[in-house]
Amino acid sequence: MAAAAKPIRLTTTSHVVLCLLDLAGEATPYELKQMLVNSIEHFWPVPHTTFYDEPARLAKAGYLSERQEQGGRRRKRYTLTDLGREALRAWTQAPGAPPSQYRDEAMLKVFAGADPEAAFAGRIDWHRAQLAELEGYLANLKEGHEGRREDEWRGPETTVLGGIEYHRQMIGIFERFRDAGVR
Amino acid sequence: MAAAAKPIRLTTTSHVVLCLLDLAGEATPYELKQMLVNSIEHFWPVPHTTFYDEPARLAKAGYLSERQEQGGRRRKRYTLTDLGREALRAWTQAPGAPPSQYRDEAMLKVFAGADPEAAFAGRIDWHRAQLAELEGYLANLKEGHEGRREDEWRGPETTVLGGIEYHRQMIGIFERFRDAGVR
DNA sequence: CATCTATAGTTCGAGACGAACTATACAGAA
DNA sequence: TTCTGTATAGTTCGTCTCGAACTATAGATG
Repeated sequence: MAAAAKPIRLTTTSHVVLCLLDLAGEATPYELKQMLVNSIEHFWPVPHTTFYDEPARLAKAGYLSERQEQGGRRRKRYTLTDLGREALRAWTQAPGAPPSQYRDEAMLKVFAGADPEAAFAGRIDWHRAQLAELEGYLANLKEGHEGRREDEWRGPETTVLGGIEYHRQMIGIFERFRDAGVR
Repeated sequence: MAAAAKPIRLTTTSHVVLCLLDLAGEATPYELKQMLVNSIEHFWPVPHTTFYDEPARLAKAGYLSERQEQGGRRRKRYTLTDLGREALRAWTQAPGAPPSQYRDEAMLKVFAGADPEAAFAGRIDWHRAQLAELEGYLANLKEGHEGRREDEWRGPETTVLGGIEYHRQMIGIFERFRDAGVR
């Protein structure tokens, strides 16, 4: 029914919104942001303002339906339309994905001649904190297993396991680097 | 002398340009892009069009001086001004840096329920190719050591070593994942 | 009912990104 | 010479992304 106004390009950000809404059923921008923390944020950072812009954009193009709460904050609640569900399915099932990106300003500083110790200060602690967060989230997920269909938790769990592995390896890299001293 | 017109915010992109020009002495946008390939691109991707926009922006603010070739393509050649050199130095010497970011659309797909084998198809090969490229670049760098001041190659070399380590670990992660089969 | 803090939402402008296109240079074939 | 192909070099433009700064509502505390 939702008349697709003008066609838009679906970006990765779009798919983040679509897949969060698929999990949540219905959600406000604020709730979407909460869902991101401790989960996908580790692999795809999204600033919170995006969750106010992007759903509106998707709704206008017919991928979401939007309804506004009547009292209080009059928040907007979004759900997937059939078009949105279909777009998500198509994206999910298409094999492959663009190569991953690793962005590190500290690397840049070292490239420019900075002292690595200084540039990477705090990194090990940071990765450890991320790791701890993900491990907590994993425990949470496991508790929620009973009474859920596997396809509801398998994806998030694999992702979190991947993240844990990633941070472990990064910690290893920086520890070895530190122990090697200034080369 | 270069009258600093209106002050601009220096972004990471700005610092990429500044540090490349510091290495090159003088360069055209095209040359800057060439320098990026096989080196910083691994830690900070920058689309080539940026090297036409950003130097112009920096020049307008007094960080670079700009002169245009007379014949042929009338390319613009940029060099650091004292202001630019100072900005680079300040950034390089400031300790710390924002946390690194890892972005991976395949992870997102898995989160959304995709088959990991399909989503990560080709990843190991891709990391191996990156690794090979960096190893080649490292060999290049080593050849260039003689007759150069250490501070000209130490930064790039450390960076490349870091990149090599990074890709090795990522290959390890994906190999272990593959060998574990579908969990 | 005043105030504090957490939660929720918005605005805006600058910057990043990439598709698509144009232009120049140069080498070898016709 | 002119033509053609290909590599090199540069540009335009619109959309998307980002984050700082701000406003508003809700519920708790005194």
